[in-house]
Amino acid sequence: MSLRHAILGILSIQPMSGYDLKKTIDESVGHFWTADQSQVYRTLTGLVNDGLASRRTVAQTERPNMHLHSVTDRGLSELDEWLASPLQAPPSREPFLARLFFADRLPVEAIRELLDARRREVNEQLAALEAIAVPENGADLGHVLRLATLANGIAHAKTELEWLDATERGLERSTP
Amino acid sequence: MSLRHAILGILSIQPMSGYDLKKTIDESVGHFWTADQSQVYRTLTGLVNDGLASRRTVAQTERPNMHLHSVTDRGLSELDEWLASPLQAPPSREPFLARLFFADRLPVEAIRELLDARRREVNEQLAALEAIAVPENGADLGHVLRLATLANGIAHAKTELEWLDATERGLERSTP
DNA sequence: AACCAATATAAGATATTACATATATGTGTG
DNA sequence: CACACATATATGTAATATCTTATATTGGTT
Repeated sequence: MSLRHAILGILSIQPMSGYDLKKTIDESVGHFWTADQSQVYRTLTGLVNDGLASRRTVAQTERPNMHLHSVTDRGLSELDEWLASPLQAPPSREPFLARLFFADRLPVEAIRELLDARRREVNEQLAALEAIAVPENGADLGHVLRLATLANGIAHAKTELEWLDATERGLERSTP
Repeated sequence: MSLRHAILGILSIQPMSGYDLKKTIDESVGHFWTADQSQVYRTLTGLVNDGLASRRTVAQTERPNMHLHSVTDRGLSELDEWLASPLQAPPSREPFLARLFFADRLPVEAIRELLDARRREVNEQLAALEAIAVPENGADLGHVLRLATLANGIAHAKTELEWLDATERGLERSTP
């Protein structure tokens, strides 16, 4: 149910087309939400149908025309209600840990490779997070909060790397 | 696609009924995978239909009869293939960060409450993880790996709490 | 006997997500 | 002009997940 809200949030900052929305999701909020292109367009259509967003066609000369989406008053209310509603823990689903849990079926070499693959994955994620340029500056509240979500991802990535170090050391000790 | 594999993994350690499987998922692997009861039964049926698991009815006197599920040879092959297949990063979806990202629309008090609610949530998760008794002991490889998945959850919970400390301090500084 | 709780399984309906494919416009390049 | 590529939107389909309800057995409690 939260993709609707994430989209309302983005459109409340900046009205845009579905195409740009997909790009914005990938680039700016990708560390805590992702969405398929088709899902973005379908969700936009749903928001418009429910009166939470409006669209108007904007003629463009150097590109195909687009639908510019904005949040309606009802959409803003919906957004604020969601922001203030009680948190509920999301179901955790971590395929890597699932594998590690059963990985004693694998030869030790393959276990080391699994840990190494995870390390590469996390290093990539960390690099991506640190590469996200935060355009605005200053002590604006929104800016502080958005930086905090980035810092969250970075902190967890670093923790994962430290945990990998410890886990690899533990594996060495228990496999002579 | 991974619930099938997680179930194959659990059944490869210990054949059991759908009912016990659901309990085991909640209690032992809940920190990296969750599943609805109906999903567990449906997935079991699917595994049996695909020849990856088998079921036999076991008559019980002090309880309703049950279907005891075991992994077939084909199921074990499937499990091992999955364990050794390349990792692919799961889409990250974190409703809490999504809210924080847009939370500057809320009054500051509500933002503090959001952070506090998250702290309560994480404290609960941490307590649950630390309460998981790991029955087996010794330097058995499987034991080491399962402890490592627990340690992973604990490390990330602690990181989240530290990040909350820092974020709350930052919020104080930027809201006079 | 009536009732509740735990054990045990399953199906119906809906929501969400993912994967693939289709279509069209405009720019730039060989 | 053919072709590739970025921009722009949309649908079909399948896989997954969630929410709800139904059913039956057994043991214990009032």
